Amino acid sequence: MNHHSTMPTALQGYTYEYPRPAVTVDMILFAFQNDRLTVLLIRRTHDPFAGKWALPGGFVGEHEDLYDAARRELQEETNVSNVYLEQLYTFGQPDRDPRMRVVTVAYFALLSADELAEQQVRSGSDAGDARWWDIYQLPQLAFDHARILEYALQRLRWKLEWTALGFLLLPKEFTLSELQRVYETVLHEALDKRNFRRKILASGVLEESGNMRAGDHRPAKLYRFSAQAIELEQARRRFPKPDSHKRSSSPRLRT
Amino acid sequence: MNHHSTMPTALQGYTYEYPRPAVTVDMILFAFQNDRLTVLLIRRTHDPFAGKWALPGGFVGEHEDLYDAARRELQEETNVSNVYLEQLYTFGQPDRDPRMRVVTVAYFALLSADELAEQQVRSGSDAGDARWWDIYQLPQLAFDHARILEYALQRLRWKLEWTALGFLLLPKEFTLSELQRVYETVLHEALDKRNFRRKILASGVLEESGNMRAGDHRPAKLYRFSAQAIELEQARRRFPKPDSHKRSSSPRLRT
DNA sequence: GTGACTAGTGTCACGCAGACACTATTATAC
DNA sequence: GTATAATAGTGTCTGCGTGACACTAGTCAC
Repeated sequence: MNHHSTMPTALQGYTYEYPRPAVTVDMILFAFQNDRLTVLLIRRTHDPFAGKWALPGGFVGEHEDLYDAARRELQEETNVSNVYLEQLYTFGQPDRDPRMRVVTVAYFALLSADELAEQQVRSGSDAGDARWWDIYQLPQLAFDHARILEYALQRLRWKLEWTALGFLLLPKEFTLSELQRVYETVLHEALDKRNFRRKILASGVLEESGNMRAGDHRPAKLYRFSAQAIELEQARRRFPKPDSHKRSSSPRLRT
Repeated sequence: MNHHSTMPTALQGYTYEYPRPAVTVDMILFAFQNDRLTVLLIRRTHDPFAGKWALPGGFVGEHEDLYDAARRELQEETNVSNVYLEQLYTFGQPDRDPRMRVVTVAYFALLSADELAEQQVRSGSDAGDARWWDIYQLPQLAFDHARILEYALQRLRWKLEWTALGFLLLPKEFTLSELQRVYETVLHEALDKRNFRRKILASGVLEESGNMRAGDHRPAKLYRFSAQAIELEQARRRFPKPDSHKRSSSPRLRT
């Protein structure tokens, strides 16, 4: 049957003859703190899975866009706003919630260190404890949230390798070493310092801020990322158009 | 509010207190025929958008997995089974259907030339006309289906460049020229013949079938793709692990 | 056998990427 | 103030993938 075109005439009015699963959004909110990649989880206070931890999320409003619902839930449940947010995947196995049919649209969010500092992340009025968890030391999760998280981590890694997204986890200005630590933590492996710097600088998404990070030891140059860098999915083409290798107009390291 | 953890106690039973959008699946079914990339569309017989063309799709069953729903709808509405099918994106703007709130999970499908020949694609019992349309000469589409299709085409292009997916549109055995034509049609641009062959053969997903395509002119070698090639998203890493350049174990062209 | 048509082939030059180790600058402890 | 610890910062060489580019080979139809 095609809901768009060819329902039996009796049903043209579209009432409740068709089963209607509940539709929710769930958020995977990543942040980077203390050299750790962390996710925000909320402790369940009721069955099923009482005591287990779960992704923040909730019902989509009757006239609410999915994206708006994700933003609203993030605000309500964790007091977080102003994040990068993108749709991840939709999970709809019939038995993922033992009580009823729930289809959930998962969203994937990155909280910058600045926002993390400003916004007191707290659990919303009707949510239980909210806590940041190291992505590599997670507690037991409710529902199919472990699977959702795994998928989100995959996506984050992919984004990091192919887009400028890594910057979104850091403060506005940051050193190259800090940036490298984000990459190493997310990808979960060590990177060569010289090659990392060469590659990142050559990509042209960074600019020096002029400031220096004073610290315990030798001060480091601070960088920010050039505005248009966000989500510039550097359209890597396997079969490039005749002249698209002009994109190497980015600055190289000085020689 | 968090449906997973913290509903007001009165609602723990989860009945119908929360708005429940209708949930549907919509399919973008691609095929390659007569050197054209085509999509299957269904003509709407009722308002809204009566007379316009729309993607095949329908309601998700009460206890039905989303993926299963997509397969079932494809079968019922277009008599097509046995296709490559992957989730594309979920579209949920509140006004995308003027009658009611409908959240649709879009799936993206590739029909091989073999299947296309065997299965008489026809419109299902309660669907209107079904027709293949050239992706570059589409009619007016109902709802937000134009946007969905655009997104699907983007995904198809990406898949073609980075995975072995192109083969899924061709018959089991095919010539390199035929494969190149698929790539050119989907990417919508001309490719260099020698470079194309080099790259495809070097990727190691093809093997000669031993047969030849007899034709009007010089016969061409037939290839098939090696089984594990499907959806081998050749994990291209931007920051490869220390020894992952061993992956060049694929055959090079003979010299 | 000639023409039309498609299949099939090789080289060169350049840029990107990976492997690799030492110097520079600052703060602190004594 | 000198030594030490800690982090910042830098260059080269080699190999490989990739893009640009044009001609020969085999078959059929007339």
